[in-house]
Amino acid sequence: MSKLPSLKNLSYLLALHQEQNFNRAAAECNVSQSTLSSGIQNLEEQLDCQLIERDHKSFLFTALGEEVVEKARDIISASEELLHYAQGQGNIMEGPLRLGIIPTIAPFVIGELSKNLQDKFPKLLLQLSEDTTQNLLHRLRNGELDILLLALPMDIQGNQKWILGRDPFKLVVHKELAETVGEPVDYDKLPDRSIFLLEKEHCMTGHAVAACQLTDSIKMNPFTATSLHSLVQMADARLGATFVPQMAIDQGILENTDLVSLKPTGQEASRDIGLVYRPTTSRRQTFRKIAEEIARLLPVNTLN
Amino acid sequence: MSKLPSLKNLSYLLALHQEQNFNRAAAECNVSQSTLSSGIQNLEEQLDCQLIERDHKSFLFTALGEEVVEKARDIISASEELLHYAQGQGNIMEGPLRLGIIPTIAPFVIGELSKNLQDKFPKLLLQLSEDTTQNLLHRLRNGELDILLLALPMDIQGNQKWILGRDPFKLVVHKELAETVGEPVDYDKLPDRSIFLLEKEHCMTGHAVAACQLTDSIKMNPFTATSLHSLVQMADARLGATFVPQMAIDQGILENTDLVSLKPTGQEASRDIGLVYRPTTSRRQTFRKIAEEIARLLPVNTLN
DNA sequence: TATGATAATCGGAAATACCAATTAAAAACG
DNA sequence: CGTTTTTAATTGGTATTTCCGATTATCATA
Repeated sequence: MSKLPSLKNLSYLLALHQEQNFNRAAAECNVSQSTLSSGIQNLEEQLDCQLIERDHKSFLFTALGEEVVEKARDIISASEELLHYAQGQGNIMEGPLRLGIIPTIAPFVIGELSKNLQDKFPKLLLQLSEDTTQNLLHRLRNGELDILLLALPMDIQGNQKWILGRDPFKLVVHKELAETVGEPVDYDKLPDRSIFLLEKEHCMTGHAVAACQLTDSIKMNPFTATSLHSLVQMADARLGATFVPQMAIDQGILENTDLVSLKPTGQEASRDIGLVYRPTTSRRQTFRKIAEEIARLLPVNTLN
Repeated sequence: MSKLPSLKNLSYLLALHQEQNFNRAAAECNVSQSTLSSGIQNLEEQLDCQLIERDHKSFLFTALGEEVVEKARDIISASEELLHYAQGQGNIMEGPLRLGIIPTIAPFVIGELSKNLQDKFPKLLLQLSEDTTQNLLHRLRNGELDILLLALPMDIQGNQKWILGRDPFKLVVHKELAETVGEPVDYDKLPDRSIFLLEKEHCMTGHAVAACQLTDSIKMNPFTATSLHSLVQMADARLGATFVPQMAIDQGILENTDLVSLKPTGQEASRDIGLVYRPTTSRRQTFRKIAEEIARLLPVNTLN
């Protein structure tokens, strides 16, 4: 049996993949460039394959190299987890937990969530990161994040998920418009171009349109906002209507406005809220406890 | 950040856990006893925790030590998989695959299966192992096996599974008894103690009794056989009736006998056949292809 | 053509991994 | 009760590995 690759060399490979430059990667690993260089060569020898194509100045990861990087990432993070686990004397709710959340969920759960986690698991070090679904998924693959709180359905690319609950959508309009629109909402009663939505990077746009049966209609305004709070402000200024998730309303996003929320068309006009993690993780138990904490904060808890 | 534990030391720990003796573990690892001893101490220092309790002669793994062993196993096998994967130039259907199968499935699929796998994936090195469900699950945890082909439902202890298909049960009786029993079978028409089953280590016993609605009745004979082939011989000698899975009949287990197979009582009198693997595996893709191959051989294929 | 950036190579120094031998302690044996 | 055996830890010395700084080779570009 040939010798196993060393974790050190695997971590050199990861750094090189991230930095795409031997000098920077070496600095990242706190070793000299020559050390990293020979570490990579060493690795290629042990694995008996070419990981990077060198063209006498720069280099490129081979297809196989890319795949080895993927697997190496899992191994390195499993080792880091083992280290933390042991150093924390086996307490699974200890040490850093890097949680990514999309912007249409984050502001409505992180306050309560971090308070609750702080109380129950004081040694847990929650590190939050707010970003779009696509970026979060990328960072999950990278090993930069441990778990993601996303809105579903969504292509989660080979990762695994738990559905924690449901979050109904509401149509929010100025109170003076409420009567003309009716409930459940009749979109025909709204003026053309009077529905404002978020930029299409935000998955909520698609989810709301689909769940509320608002097939790409003339009712939508081509202007797109970058945050729910902007949308609410626009609606309050009588520029039009918009969709807002229940969890935002529960958090008081409509307070101090003249807006009312109406039940939109559609049987189950809602998005699912799910927790997404790498299939290769060894921290399912930890994540499960986090899942339970988050589920309790959702408008409709459907976990298990 | 403290330094990651070395794979070498982790493998020392695994060997020690397996052998429960420093000398034998050292021999296993091809190093001296002193090397292994200091390797373990080194590891404890790095992880900053006690992995084994020493009582001046023997030792005992601490609870934390046992858990570290579990995690270390995942890391070591992921590393071995990376090594094989790279050395095989990224061919996921290459190298050793250790498959465990229960005795009431094995003889009826391994012939066809190994032929098909040999044809499609000539570089795959299939290593079969026949054992009871409980032993197989234990060996899966150990890292001694990669995947298991089991009959379900069954407690698979934190592992993951795919249901590949269904395997109906048939009641097998001597042809001279067939008419009196009728179809679907009326157990009351059978003499007391005339149904023979396997030893209770075999999960098929429980599955057949449950699926065929034969609640622990006086019809069962207290003698238990150790193989399906014995049961068939007993039935053929007119000692009584027995349950046989469809896959065994398809393979001709009733040829050259005077037995006939009858549909037993029970809507869906069948067992599920499933493939079970560790949740932390990094070889899902490989296993999936194996799953597809096996599913094609089953009486009823329900994979996806 | 010079300059700068890059990755590979080389030689020596530092760290480490390893072994054989020994020690220490307890268990097994006569 | 003393001797032998078994077991893990310790020690000291050697071999190996790892790492760095300096140098080289190659290319882009100024």
